[in-house]
Amino acid sequence: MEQLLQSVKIGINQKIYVKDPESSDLGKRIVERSILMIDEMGFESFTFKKLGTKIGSNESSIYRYFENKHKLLLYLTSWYWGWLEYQLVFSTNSIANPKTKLEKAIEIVTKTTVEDSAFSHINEVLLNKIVINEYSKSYLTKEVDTENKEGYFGIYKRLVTRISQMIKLVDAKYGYPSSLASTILEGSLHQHFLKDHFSSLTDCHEDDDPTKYFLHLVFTSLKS
Amino acid sequence: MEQLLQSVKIGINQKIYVKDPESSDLGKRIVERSILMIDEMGFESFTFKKLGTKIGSNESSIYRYFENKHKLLLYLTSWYWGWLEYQLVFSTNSIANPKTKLEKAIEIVTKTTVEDSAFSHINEVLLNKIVINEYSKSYLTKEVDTENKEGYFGIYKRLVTRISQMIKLVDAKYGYPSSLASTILEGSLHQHFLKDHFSSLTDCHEDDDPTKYFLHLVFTSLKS
DNA sequence: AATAGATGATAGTAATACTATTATATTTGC
DNA sequence: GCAAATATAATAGTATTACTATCATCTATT
Repeated sequence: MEQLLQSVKIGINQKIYVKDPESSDLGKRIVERSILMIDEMGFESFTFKKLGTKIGSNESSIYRYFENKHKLLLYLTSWYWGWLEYQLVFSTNSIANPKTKLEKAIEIVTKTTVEDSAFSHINEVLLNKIVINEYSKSYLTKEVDTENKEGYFGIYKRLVTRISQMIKLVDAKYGYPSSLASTILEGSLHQHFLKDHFSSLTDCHEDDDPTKYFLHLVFTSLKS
Repeated sequence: MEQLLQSVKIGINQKIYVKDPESSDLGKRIVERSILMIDEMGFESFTFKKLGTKIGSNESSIYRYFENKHKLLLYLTSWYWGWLEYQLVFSTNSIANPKTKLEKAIEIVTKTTVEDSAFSHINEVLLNKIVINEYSKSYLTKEVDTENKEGYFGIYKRLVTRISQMIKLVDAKYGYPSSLASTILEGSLHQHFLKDHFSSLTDCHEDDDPTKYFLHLVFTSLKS
């Protein structure tokens, strides 16, 4: 997959950034380092001032790329979902059998992220951890409806819709394809979080357990 | 239920507060008004200073009850889960049949909250909305492991465990009772959120749809 | 009436989340 | 190779937040 991805750029809603961080060296350093820092110190403690110091740049320069840290989080998580979507489409495209296709899709979106060398300045493993720990904060806000209208969650919604479509192909009569698709995505993040912090609240203790859990959950619900 | 609840107090971990807000009039006003304000303006914009102004009290006095607004959120959400747990136990206690019992439990924890007049200063309907919109923020922090050890999430964990036990009684051989229980609780909050803000990502459009969805999900997964 | 305890008022601090302005590099176009 | 445009850096400043500390006052009890 590396070769192919080298020429692929994850397309992110332009309203999320002021200046495209992919367009300059500084922009890439902002993205690269913010991933390391948010993973390390958490989104609340992370500030543009601290980021500026770490990349040997100025706070004011970072504001030329992102209006605020909330927008940066939207950028990072959109990138992640776009990257996942790409893998999903790529890996399932050639599969004709609906059940096999959905199986593969669930596997892709619920598994623990492993290294991907195609995007040199983005650490997908840490980004996956950030999505687990911080994604909810990007939409659990008073501005969610406005931002949704602006299309800030477009990639995520497309991903849910794709999975929902695959569910319908397996069982056209199932009554909750969208709810099930959103449960898989959100629930998977949650199970990974529980695995790391509330192990008594989950049966997922190994990296591949969320996949097994959701495969079982989905295919007992659907009639194929 | 009103009569009985009048003499019941939801027991909350004493480490969450500095002084028990149930012990004074000011304390109750803090709790009462903070629920209205957090619902109205969201947790991020809510501050102790604003709360002080609204209840005609002083910022410094509020700090005598809660160390910070994070602890207040833990208090409010713990209260909610304790209140839900009470309803769950009360309503399922007399049910002998495991399947009927679990059905009732799912109904209780996934339904939209309706008014309860037993706790006069606490608006459970708004508190339910707060839990939907803000609960994740109480544990998606860098301090989660420390706070978990301190027992700050005790009531929630007990609730998940109770549901997990009921699942086991229906199907002792099912491999993911804890994951399924946590999926019901967390997933229900999520479906309610989607219903209000991302309707294209869910099939739950009426108040009782999350209940129907989870009843179907759970009972197709379990062999009874 | 004395006193303990609760609450209120005021002040102060460091950090945050920016905005504005000006200076200095760096790139590019001719 | 130079001027102009653009990008970045430096500095300063603001309102707000999230507190802490101190002291005053009010109230409830012995």
